[in-house]
Amino acid sequence: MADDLPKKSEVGRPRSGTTLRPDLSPADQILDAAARLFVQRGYTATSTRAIADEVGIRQASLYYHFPSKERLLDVLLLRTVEPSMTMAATLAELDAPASVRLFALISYDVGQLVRAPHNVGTLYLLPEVRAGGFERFQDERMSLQNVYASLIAQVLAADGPGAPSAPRAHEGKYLTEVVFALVESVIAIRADHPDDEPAVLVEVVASSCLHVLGFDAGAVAAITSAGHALLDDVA
Amino acid sequence: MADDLPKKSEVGRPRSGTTLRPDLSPADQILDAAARLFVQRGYTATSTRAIADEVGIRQASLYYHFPSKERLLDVLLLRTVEPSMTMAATLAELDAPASVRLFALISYDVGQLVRAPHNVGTLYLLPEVRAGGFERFQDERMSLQNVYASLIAQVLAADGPGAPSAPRAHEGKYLTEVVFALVESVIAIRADHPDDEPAVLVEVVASSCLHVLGFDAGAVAAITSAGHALLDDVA
DNA sequence: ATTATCTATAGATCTATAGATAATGC
DNA sequence: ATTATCTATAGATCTATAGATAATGC
Repeated sequence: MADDLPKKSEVGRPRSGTTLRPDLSPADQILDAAARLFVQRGYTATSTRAIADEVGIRQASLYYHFPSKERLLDVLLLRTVEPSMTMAATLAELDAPASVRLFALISYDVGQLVRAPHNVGTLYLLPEVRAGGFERFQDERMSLQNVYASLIAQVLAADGPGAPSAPRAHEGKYLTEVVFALVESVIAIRADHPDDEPAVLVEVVASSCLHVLGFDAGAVAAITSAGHALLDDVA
Repeated sequence: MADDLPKKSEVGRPRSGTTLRPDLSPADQILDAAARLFVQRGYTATSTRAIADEVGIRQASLYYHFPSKERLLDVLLLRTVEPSMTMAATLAELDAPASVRLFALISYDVGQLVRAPHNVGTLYLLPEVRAGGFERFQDERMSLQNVYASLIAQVLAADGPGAPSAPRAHEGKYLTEVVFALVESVIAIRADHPDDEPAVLVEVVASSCLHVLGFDAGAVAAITSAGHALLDDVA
């Protein structure tokens, strides 16, 4: 019977409720429900009881898998930022032009954010996250921002066809902030427009970033196609 | 004694704590404290007791001024979006080119967001706000988004010197979303970089929006200076 | 008399811990 | 024996209401 669903080994006392996602481990079922609720209602407004109800277990049973509600959010944050960090590290090593590596990183990050289940990028914006704790996540996100800053500095320093003109260069720090914010703004866009085409959104946001940096239409086209090639190489 | 501070009329039973902002009415003192705490910790994570402590009154005394905690947030949201709506209505009537009116509206909105006390724009991003209730605010914000959509449609339809090229026009809906998101992204930028110069941030974001729409450096310069003139006129 | 506060508290949460129990696996 | 759940509950909240009280103003 190779067609059978993966046999759910029934170790432990049976659950009181129905298991909606038997394909996931109990810990992942909890993370999945927590992600959905944290995004929808917020962190503090989501009770451990609400999470447990979604999973089909009793409130106290969560604590067999996680030591605290805070740790749940911590794991979700780290899982979300980690792939972008890996890609940033990879692209930082390559010898393609900075503009092309930047475009590739932006496309990858926006793609991650726009395709992530439950729009978990929203978690970045929770006041409880910005307020304190979650140092590991904050450090990772800061590192990512630094990669952006470095790539953008290289882009603004280089001059090539259709490259940024001098007058805007002294605003480099602000341009970096705007580009990074533009990347993360897809979180808000997706929240407002859940039916947007991911691929189109990625393309529009990534090319918008290049326009913001001062590239003209021709340069954007060239960087875009080189960037896609680079991403295909890496993958 | 014309130099005296405005005499604080001491009607009602005296407070148990110290009044930090005697210049404000009790209701405004409460709104100010609530704004600061809602932004810093989030809505659900802020207790009515914490707000009362900041104001210097007892928790129950809040309810003499506001019927519920929810109503506090509702008032803050409406106060924050209202000035932008007024400006949008004003600019929609004028006969300046759409690109100039759009630039003026963006500059005004970004200026509001970046100079608002306690970065109250952050309240737009609270999950509790997006989740439900606060219909009046949601409607206002949607109307504002529609003004942006209309202006941007006009910009993309018009052709002039340095105007957007045809190939990007079919992405109009997405460009509108990106521009609107870029405007509101100053909320996140300000949260990450509290010491940024407001004037520079406004200028960088507003011109970035024009670049996103496809204007070249020359066109951006022209629109920017006309936009500033228009704003001076209106004010 | 009116106003703006106070004290006290009901009733509904919410997180986390302690200890019991119902499965499987050896 | 081990695992993953369950039941029960302690202790700490939190929002909102009821009714008392200490000022000013007429």
